[in-house]
Amino acid sequence: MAVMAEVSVATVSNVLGGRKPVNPALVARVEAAVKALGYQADRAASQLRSGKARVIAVLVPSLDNPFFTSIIAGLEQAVQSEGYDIIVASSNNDERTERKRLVALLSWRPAGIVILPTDDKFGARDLLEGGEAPFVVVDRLPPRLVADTVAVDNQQAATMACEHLVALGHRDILVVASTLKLANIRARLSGIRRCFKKAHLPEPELVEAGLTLETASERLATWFEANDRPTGIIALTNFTTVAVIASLGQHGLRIPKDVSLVGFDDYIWMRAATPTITAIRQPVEQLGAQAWACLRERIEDGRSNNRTLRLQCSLQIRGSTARAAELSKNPRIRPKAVA
Amino acid sequence: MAVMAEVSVATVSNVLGGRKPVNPALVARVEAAVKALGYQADRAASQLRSGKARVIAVLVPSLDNPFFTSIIAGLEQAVQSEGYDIIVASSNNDERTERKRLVALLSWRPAGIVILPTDDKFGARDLLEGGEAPFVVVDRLPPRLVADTVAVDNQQAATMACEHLVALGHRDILVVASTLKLANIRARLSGIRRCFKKAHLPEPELVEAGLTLETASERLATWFEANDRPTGIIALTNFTTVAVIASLGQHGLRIPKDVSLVGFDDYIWMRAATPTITAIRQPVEQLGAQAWACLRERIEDGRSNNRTLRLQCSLQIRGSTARAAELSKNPRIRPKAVA
DNA sequence: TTGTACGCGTTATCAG
DNA sequence: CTGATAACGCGTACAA
Repeated sequence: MAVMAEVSVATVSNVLGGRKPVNPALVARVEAAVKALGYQADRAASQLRSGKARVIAVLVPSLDNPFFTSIIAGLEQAVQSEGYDIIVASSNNDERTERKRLVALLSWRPAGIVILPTDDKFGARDLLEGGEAPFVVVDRLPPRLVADTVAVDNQQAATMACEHLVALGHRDILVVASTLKLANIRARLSGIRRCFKKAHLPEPELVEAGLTLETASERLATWFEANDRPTGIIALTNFTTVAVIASLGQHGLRIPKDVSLVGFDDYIWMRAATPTITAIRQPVEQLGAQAWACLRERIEDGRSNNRTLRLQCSLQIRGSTARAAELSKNPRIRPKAVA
Repeated sequence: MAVMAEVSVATVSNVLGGRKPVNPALVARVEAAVKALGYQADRAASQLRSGKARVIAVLVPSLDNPFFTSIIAGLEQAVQSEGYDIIVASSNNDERTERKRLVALLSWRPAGIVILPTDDKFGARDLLEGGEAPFVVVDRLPPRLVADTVAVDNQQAATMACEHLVALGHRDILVVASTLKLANIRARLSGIRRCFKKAHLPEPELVEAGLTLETASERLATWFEANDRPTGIIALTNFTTVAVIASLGQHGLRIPKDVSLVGFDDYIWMRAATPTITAIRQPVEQLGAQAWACLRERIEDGRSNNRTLRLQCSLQIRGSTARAAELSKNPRIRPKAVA
């Protein structure tokens, strides 16, 4: 390369890196050679010498969940424009895998790390806190974690959903959670409790539906058969939203005629479903973009105090929620299961 | 590191790399030091010296489409078990961006590249064909491309969908495509035509719905208002499936009472929707896993002949398709649009 | 079996 | 402004 342009390697480096000014004539020679050879600096060598990595490591609980991959999309979009790349790994919702994958990611000596822990314990914490690289914890935050964090305001989001139902006159509200082991689910529940307290209502009913469609269907069926029908349901995750819709269908309950539903996470199919689904929208792309903003400050501006960012969700009101007064007249009767 | 274990750097390298046998006592010393320091070989340095990268670059048209991210999920799962990592970029469905991102990926000198082109022209082809790294083209294959390729059998998939409807007695079938600019969409259409020919039916009706929900709704509405109602619809992408459901809802057409629907791609919400949606399921994770199998053979076994892999889709029969004979008795009347 | 020395491609330094 | 050279951390050939 250098020989082809008939300049020194140092000059090539200066032209490509743009760190030092170079004589236009030499610049032209170098650029011609670059074009002719399709030359590009080797990032491994560059990183080794400069100690700067221009790569961000991302560890998510799953690559099959569009919530996580949308965060990655926002992140990639953000870092890409500044010459960074992302290296992605999945912990498969498993703590041991999380550690293993994080160790692998760390061996790249990334400029920064974005991690969405599999659970609240955040067992991989020690690997990060000892390390050199700045890191941001996103979405699933352990309680009282001191670090850079980016997440949505889960409590506010759920309060908003609840207030919407209460304003429509609903009093018998069922909350369907995935698992209370996750702090953000607990935060959502507490947002609902707060709303209930404010409206002088008793505790909301709760079903912990688990993490698969099968367990969710089973537990919802059990609950519906043992309890009176609620007039409103709040689903606390995208997954439980689907499970609730399926379960209501199986029990012959119509939305919103028999029961109103507020879902969590906003997907395109919710705008197509019959009825369209009222849902809490999380600013997913923002989550990714802000995670980068956090890292960027540490990498380039050398910030050292912790940043805790909480983004607001919004309520997308659609066809699945209706006034309680307009419910079909058959209240508080247990519906029959339809096989 | 080496000083801490009181051995030479070569011994450390041999212990970690496991390439040469080392005295157990020294192994123990090294391992103790490794543990104490949390030491890991620097991949950049390792790569520079060995010339071997243990990283796969992945370029997809979008990270917001679960079809693509599921492929990534399958790929990550596969490569991870053999010590590889993936670096991911999105071309944002744009040809210029595709080139730019591919150039960036190439500068990592990856051991292999997995690319899902944004379109049939596969403009980035020259960057790959000149290069050193083996590459696999996945899903959106340019016609007559000579390279390692992994994709589904689109024609067979669509034939299967069509045969299902025909077997149910449907004759007036509407095909909703996103855009005929993509070869795999054209292949799906030709699969349907083949089925029609076999059943001695005239050409199927076709709507090219575009790539956004807005254009799709608009074009479907226009079509429904200008044409007689079909008894069956085949949607050729996940996106058009959603658009069709929305549009049918807006026009007051019930599934499957007024019209049967076969969707493309199988998502969890299709099992929850009312009715549940009959759909073509693409083996997404397999696509990713097989892309790795392809690369792996080239990287490790040095295969040189091209491999063209076509995976079979399957038909998930659910509630959105019914016998044509059981349709509501109001055939071939244009339905009124419901604002 | 272990240690020494060199070189991978790049960037930083420093002398010209 | 340009070029020679050292050094980044690791893998490997070769010497001990």
